[in-house]
Amino acid sequence: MQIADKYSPQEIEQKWYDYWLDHKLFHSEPDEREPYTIVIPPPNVTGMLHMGHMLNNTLQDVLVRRARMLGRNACWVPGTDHASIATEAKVVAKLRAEGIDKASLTREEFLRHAWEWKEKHGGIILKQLRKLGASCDWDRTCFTMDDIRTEGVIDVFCDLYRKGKIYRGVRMVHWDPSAKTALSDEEVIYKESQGKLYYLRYRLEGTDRNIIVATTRPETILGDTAVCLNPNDERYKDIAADARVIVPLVGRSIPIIRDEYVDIEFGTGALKVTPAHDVNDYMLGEKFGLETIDIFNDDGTINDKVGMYVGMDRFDCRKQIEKDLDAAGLLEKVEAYTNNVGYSERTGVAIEPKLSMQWFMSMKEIAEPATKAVAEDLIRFVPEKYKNTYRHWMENIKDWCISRQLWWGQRIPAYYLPKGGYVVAETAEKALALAREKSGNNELQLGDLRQDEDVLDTWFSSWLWPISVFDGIRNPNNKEINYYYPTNDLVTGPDIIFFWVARMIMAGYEYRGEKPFGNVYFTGIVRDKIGRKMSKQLGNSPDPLDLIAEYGADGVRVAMMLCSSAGNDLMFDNALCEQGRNFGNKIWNAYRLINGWSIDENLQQSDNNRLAIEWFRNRMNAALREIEENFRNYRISEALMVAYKLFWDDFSGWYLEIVKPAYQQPSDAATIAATKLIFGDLMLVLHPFMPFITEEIWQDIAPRKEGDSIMVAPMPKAGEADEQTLARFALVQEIVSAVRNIRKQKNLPQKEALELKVVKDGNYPAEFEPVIVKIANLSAVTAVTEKNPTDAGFIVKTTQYFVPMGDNINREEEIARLEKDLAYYEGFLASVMKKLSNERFVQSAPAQVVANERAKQNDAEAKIAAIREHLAALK
RNA sequence: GGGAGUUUAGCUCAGCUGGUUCAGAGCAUCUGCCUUACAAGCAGAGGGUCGGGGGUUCGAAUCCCUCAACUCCCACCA
Repeated sequence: MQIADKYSPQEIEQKWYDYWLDHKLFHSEPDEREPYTIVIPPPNVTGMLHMGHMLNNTLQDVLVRRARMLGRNACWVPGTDHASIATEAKVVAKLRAEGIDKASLTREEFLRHAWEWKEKHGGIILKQLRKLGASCDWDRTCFTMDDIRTEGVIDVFCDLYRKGKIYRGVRMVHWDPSAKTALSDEEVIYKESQGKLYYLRYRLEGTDRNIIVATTRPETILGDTAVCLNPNDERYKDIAADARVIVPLVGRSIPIIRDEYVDIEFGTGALKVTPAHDVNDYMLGEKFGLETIDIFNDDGTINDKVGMYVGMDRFDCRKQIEKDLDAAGLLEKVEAYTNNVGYSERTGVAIEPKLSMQWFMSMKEIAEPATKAVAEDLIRFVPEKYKNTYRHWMENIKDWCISRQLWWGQRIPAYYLPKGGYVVAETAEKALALAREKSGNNELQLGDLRQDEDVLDTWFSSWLWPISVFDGIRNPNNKEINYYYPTNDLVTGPDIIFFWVARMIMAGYEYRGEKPFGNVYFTGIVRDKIGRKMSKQLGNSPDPLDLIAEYGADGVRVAMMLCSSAGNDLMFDNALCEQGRNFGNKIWNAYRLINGWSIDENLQQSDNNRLAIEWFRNRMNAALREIEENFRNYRISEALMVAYKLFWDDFSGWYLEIVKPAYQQPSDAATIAATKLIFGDLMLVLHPFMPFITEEIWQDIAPRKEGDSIMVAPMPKAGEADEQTLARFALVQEIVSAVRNIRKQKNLPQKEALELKVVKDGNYPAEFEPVIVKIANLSAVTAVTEKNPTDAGFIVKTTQYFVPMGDNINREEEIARLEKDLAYYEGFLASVMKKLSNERFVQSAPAQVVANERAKQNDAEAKIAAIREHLAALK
């Protein structure tokens, strides 16, 4: 068969993905086998595949494919997240572009648009994952807002409410003026921002005296209801207890209060108090019974409470008020100031602390078993450092604000009664029954009840994911949840350890009494090669699909794996894709080679080939052991590197070179069969990393039936690796390398066969002599006892070797080289002897270490003696 | 303000409880080869006083202290 000498992934990847789908090879059903389960971190339903997803999903696919080949019933459940805020924002923007204002729509109309959008864009990302080769069980695709998941969420809300874990109350929350909703603490990102510190003059009522107050937010003076001083501040000792000041521009008279909360050192030691717009001020307001004046509309513009700057955006207002204060002589000075400002994780706008009625979940109790599980390694974090982060957060956990003032999401199942009060129930009908009971009014109708307008935080559905994907909330005893839960590995980014990982663990213990997963592998952030985070704005993120088109999915997968060690950020570089692609090409060409061999049935297997096969089997066993060990520790990139070197160096570089018949010559049947077997095994080992090319070759290397696949072929297990064989072959490699070196140094043509003389001793790998002859291109190996001064020599271990040079030898050069070697070994010996002559070393070091030093001494002495002899002969 | 992590070759990283020529790998670089599997390749080579300083030890990349740089997380100081 004629095969191209360049591997083209594009031609085969789609073919095999379709084949896998056609034969339902990704699908899993409960059976007697041990399950292996991964639930995908559900990407945003309207999201597009980015490099972070590539990394994350490649890792999951490697784990799942390997588990499948190890005989586990592997199930990787895919799905998407409804991403309340992000999706709603996108839909709102899209409607606005069409000239439709969200406010002009009813809830139902808006949701129709949103679902339409979801149907159109939803799941594109899942389609993209197929290009990567992801072996998800697509029949199980879930959505956090589909019927089953929604019912589960509502059930859980009601259950927690009945358990008294969910409550409603007015609190200061983080308000996103763009999305016009409250956020949880986790959805706020604090960033240092360059701001200004404004010093404002508050006139002390009835005097000419001004109290100077420093603030970063002058616009909030509209809501000032006090000025607070520290009672110990000498500067203000003379001010009367009941003194009042006038709010600049506003003209309102407000009290002066005194509290040690105020830092005397900061600014002027005077703090303006705006209970509606600052968390600390709110607490002061509570303590002193201050009035709360909310000056903002939900969108961050100024409302009409005060009658000034009405309708102006908060930031415009800040600028304007600065001008006005200055004009009125009320601005003492302005300083540059850096402070920490909270921004919305989703919309990026500055958060406004806002007092509002919200739903909360109390977390303290539910966190306890979850904290313990990680502390005791029932759930293992990789890398371990995240245990700390987790523990710290869990031990200081705050109540979770779970209500969002949005429409896209699960609507809170609370129903308000006409005369006040509310009931919580799974359905409107149940709510009605409860409401009648609660109010004692049996005449109440459904229409009299008003359901809460808010929806639940998206994470309130994704925290149930490992359970809900198996319908384990609604049907906690179904066959699937009992079989697949707890899942095995979770692969995700550390950025959502609180949002998601911690909460899933809590939900797991609350609703299954059991952990949701055994191991959590935290990936790093994908950065570009100069260390910048990949982002749309910077435009430094390659489109994963372009990469796949250019390098093949296998190539890109290899690239991702090569640069990813758990928990560390990875510097992604397209050059890695080239390396991945080149590796595919290497595999392809090795296959082309063996594929072209013909069998001569009369040919006996040569010693050469027999030895090579024996050696490679041992070598492979050693590598398999390393790979198993690396997988146990989630060192995926190292596992790949071992497989990479096994294929490239050991198999292609050594094994194939040894067994390769001369051009267009046949080989013996046994060698070809063994080589194909080995090649097949190598494909199995590489399959989790490079699913496509390995399937292509595996299908071709031996007769297969329709429906057979490498995907479900058993992974080779590490057998015994005979150390002796490996050590002897390592000597062969050194000898060959040394001969090649001489060739290079002396400028001898590759094609010219050389003679090799050996002073044979126990360290000469005589059994591999035919291999040495072939690979080093020797005419003969001759046993000698004497050195010829014109030979070029080298030593491997304790054995001396010589290559006759005839007239080629340059005595001066040779002497110089040997003297250099001699100096090195003498230095080495000296350092060994220094250790050995140190009594304390010989006494305190372990026997093994001392024995090793003695062995080094012997080797070095042998080498020195040999070099001296050779030098003497030369001179 | 608190905490965690990182710092080893030009780049990306291994180096487990201190001890095998332990200073490594891959990539990149340099040199020589278009040798009929593969130039997306083959063969060979160079390259690091393991961030700085101090200490413990017979022995330190590895343990301790300290300083520096970078990264991340947490925290309500206007």
